[in-house]
Amino acid sequence: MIFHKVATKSDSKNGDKTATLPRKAVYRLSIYLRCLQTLRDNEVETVSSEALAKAAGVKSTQLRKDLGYVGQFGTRGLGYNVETLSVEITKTLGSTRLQPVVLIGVGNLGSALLRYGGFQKQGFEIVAAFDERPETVRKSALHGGIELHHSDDLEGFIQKNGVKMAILAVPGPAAQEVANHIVHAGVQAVLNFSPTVLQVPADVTVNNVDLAAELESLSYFVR
Amino acid sequence: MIFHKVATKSDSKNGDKTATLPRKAVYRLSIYLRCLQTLRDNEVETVSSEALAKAAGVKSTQLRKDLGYVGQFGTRGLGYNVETLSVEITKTLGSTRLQPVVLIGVGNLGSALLRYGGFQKQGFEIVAAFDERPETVRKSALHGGIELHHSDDLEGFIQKNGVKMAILAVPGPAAQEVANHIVHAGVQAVLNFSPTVLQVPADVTVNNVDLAAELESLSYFVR
DNA sequence: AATTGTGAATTGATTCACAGCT
DNA sequence: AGCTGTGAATCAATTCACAATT
Repeated sequence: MIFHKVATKSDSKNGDKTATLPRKAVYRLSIYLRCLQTLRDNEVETVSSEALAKAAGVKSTQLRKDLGYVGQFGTRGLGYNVETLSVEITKTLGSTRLQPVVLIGVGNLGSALLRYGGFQKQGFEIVAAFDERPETVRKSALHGGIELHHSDDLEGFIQKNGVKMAILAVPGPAAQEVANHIVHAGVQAVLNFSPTVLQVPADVTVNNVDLAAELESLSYFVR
Repeated sequence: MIFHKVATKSDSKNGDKTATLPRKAVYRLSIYLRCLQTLRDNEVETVSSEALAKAAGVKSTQLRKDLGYVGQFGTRGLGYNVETLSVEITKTLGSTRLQPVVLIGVGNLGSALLRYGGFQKQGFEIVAAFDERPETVRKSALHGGIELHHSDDLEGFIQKNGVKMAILAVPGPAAQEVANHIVHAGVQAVLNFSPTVLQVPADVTVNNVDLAAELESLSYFVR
């Protein structure tokens, strides 16, 4: 009934995007998708909102509400077809095609992300990695033929290849400057691991993963 | 006025903890703390809610509301004393002392976290690392004398040392089992990097960092 | 009988607006 | 005059409750 407009607001920059669909719902949809993947692998054909919600760690009403944003694909009394639902969520989240992503900053964290592999499985391809000093990066960090470039080539590469997403794993102080460059070159979405609040135009989305803050806020809960 | 009770609810397990203080506020407080740190380093003595909020990437009213949970330390017409405010937030977030933390799973991601260093700076100390096959872990991953143990020693270590926090960086399928063990041994807070929804008792807090979901949900915003 | 889909109700978080200090 | 502190208002997200469908 409602469609594709994302509410401004959430934990990071998001200046009124393209759709009405709460950012949190977007995030959860991608979790549902992974759960569905597992079900598919196990050749399960249908699943109820109850069961899928359990797997995803949410309430079934929440799941149904979220799916409501995507459309109506359930069969009452029966549940959802795993295949259909996967396809539909994938459509909504955009693209079955592999999204090209660049990784910037191949230090400890960056190189781990390169080897991590989890991204590729989810439909992303890290097409190139950039570092200020590529010569100091250990070869072993590179994987499956990912090219390592000097940061100077960043803007050119992004433009030439129409890259729209970047993972930022540079040290804090460098982050804003890098962000300026890549945004200028056309990047629209940034996954930021540096503990820096990035200033970006309203049409660029940033998701922050602040590891230190995660840990620190957790510590509040231990007695 | 209100104090130290955290609202149940948020993006991960949190079964009615010890305080009333929105989980999101806790998270932001730890960001404010880092901004204050920087100000301290630059020998700034006072800061207004306006300025600090800007640095932290939030609205000044939000900052003031958050600080309201902690207490009243501002001077009207002037702002906050950087030093005092740091101390008070630190108090609320608990402990100036170093929190001991164990890291479980020394694969790509785990070893990067070990070398990352950002945790230590924020008052955490990774006191030991555990892996199923410690012999396969490259020495270079270890740092500053962190001991590497076999996973079998996990429970014993946690109990003996009274460790309350753990970082979980094991492959998805293993995560739940490890979680059971460490919770049994006394861990109360888990930073979970595996893409698994952990089932834990209500008095254990889990923060999930789901890298693939972060990236995937971002991709929704690129056109 | 089971399970979806969704308005209405509720709960929670954010922002406003302004009184009250310094 | 400037800036904090906060109740009230708003806005967003979640959950309830139940009608509709298979």
